[in-house]
Amino acid sequence: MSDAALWTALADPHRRAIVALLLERPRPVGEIAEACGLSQPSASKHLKVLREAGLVRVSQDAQRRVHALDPAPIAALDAWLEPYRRLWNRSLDALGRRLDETPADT
Amino acid sequence: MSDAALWTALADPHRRAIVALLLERPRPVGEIAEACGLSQPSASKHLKVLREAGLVRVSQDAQRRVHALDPAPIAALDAWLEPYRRLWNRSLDALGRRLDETPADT
DNA sequence: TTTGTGCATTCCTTGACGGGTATATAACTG
DNA sequence: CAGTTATATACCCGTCAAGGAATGCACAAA
Repeated sequence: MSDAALWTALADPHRRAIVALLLERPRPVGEIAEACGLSQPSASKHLKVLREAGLVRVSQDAQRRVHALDPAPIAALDAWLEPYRRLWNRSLDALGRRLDETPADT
Repeated sequence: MSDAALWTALADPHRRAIVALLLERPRPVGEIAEACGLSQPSASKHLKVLREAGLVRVSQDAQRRVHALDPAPIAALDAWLEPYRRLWNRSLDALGRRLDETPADT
């Protein structure tokens, strides 16, 4: 669940697809594999990475392992993003001021 | 500046360090290399990745290439994060309700 | 024009990652 | 128990990314 694991987990497009899929609702491995066009082993491995990053939680239902999104690590990303968001907002403000102060000549 | 390039760029710890460094102020390559404990070529290559992801802009100052953070792509990350943040907030709300409705027995 | 500085690029090697196949494990079914 | 379903793991292989050393290139100073 280290910060690095989180970034690594989300760096892969397939894993982001899985995460997006789980945003809808929890799903068993097979369903995830099919929906993402992955082989079952591949899906299992990606889910393992997501699990180790804390992004996903498993609950067992008979033979199925239902994976659900755990939103907690998202907060970490959000926190990381915070200082940059500040910068971004400052940029927008500056742009806004420039637009305000410029006579409308077009 | 594709979404994938952005994730790939930020997936590397060294590159996140560079980005954090540039949050302070723009810097020439050599300074970045030293601050991050990177060789000059390595720093150049990482900066190239960041540039191609749109995270960094260069301005030339004599022989120096001063790199500055461009916060625009951050907005893309923020947008990506949005639906998960919703989920996260719902979780907090649910927790809050549970705490409210539970008699304080501790 | 020669010399020096700052940076980019190339080549090479190595290690990590992802995909596929085959196999192991666990749980249900009869 | 044997057989089937759902998933995990092991192994192999191809690819790709990162680091280091050496080199190329642009600009500046003398």
